[in-house]
Amino acid sequence: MARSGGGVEGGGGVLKKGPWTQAEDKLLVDHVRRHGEGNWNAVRRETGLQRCGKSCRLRWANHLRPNLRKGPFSPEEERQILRLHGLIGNKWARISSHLPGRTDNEIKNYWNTRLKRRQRAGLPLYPPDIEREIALLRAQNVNPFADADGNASANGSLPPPLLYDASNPFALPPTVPSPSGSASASHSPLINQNYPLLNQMQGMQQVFHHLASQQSPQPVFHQHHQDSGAAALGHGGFVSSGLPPLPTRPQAELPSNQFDTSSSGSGGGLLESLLLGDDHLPRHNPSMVKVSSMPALSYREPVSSRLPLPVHGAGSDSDDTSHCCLPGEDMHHGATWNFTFEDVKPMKRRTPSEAGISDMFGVAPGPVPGEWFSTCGGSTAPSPGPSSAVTDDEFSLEMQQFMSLLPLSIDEHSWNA
DNA sequence: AACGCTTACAACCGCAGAAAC
DNA sequence: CGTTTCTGCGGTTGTAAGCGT
Repeated sequence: MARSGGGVEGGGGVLKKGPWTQAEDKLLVDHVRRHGEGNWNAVRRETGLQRCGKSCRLRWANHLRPNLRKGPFSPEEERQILRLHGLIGNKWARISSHLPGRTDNEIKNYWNTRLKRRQRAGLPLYPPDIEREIALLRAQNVNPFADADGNASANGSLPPPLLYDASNPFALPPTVPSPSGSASASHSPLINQNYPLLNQMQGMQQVFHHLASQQSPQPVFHQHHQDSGAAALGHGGFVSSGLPPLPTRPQAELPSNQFDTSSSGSGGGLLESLLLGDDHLPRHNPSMVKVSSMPALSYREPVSSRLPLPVHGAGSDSDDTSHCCLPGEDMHHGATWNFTFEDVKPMKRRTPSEAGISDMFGVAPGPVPGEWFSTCGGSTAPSPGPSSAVTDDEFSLEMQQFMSLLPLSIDEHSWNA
């Protein structure tokens, strides 16, 4: 894994490159313990570590900081990655902000590996149910790319990665019939201009309202959802046209796995939150929530292709596939849908330095019981803290319940039209 | 056992935006 | 207000380990 291990000439001598040693890790960890994160270029000055600031930051963010969750992705994490990638594309930092303890680099590596594997196999990237979730949420007329003023951000100029992939066999059809025969007018100029396909889908919103009122005698979301941003979820938990304003704070650059918890819980906007079942209320001490152990995994497999259960997760996502096709079953083409879980391979290798890092913190690899370096230069002021680690499991579950209400019949018509 | 291919992962690079000067 | 420095992000590369032949 080691690179050449050579060095480059830095200001204070030869900067080392290549893999980090335990001694280097310890220097960096000690430095951060004393001074907190940031000012990475000072690390070399103050510790003598022959690494550039960028390298220090990367090492810290990806390997040394507490609350990192190592190991294979759980099925629910994979689904979240798929959802978010379908929604926002290669925005690894934003995606990782929804996966507590996961780094952007980790997700990026996962995706690239998956991408290569699936492309080689000639398989589509997204499972149909994920595409559906994204498409339907988009159809709620929420613009996740709007900035504080509701204008299209730079991201907004990007085409939705999922819905416009003409090569994607699961891409939406050119027309989506609305039950009333006409799509409702959009309230979002951006969506109108840039996402014509979404415009066509907006008529579905009316159906959702109708069906929700019929099918959901009790609210799908907990009270705190209804009280807040998701209050716009209309009767029965569906988003109505009376959407709450999108997060209005300008998007501050946040480190990987750190996200703005003061507004929507992420910088990604309402749709992103909805997609994940996130709410829009500040949570108690959100910046310091610790990663708990991975929920137990219970995954229903097709009998014909039973695979060993992934050993890494366990979970609250037992209903994860309840509202969609089973893995291995392609609802659209009748072909085998080789979805995420078949892709999951057991972790075979461990980072060589992992044991050393664990020793450094005195903890076992994996979810780190959340001790954080709250002292910064001896003060007791809260440090910037670890990357926010908010488990969205319960919200994801609610999101799944929400999606489960979507009638497949209409859904299927929409896709097969 | 040797070889080649694939996978997983760590780390580097270039670029861009924000902050500091 | 221009320049420099710092920081973060996304893309890419290199390599060890696993696996099949």
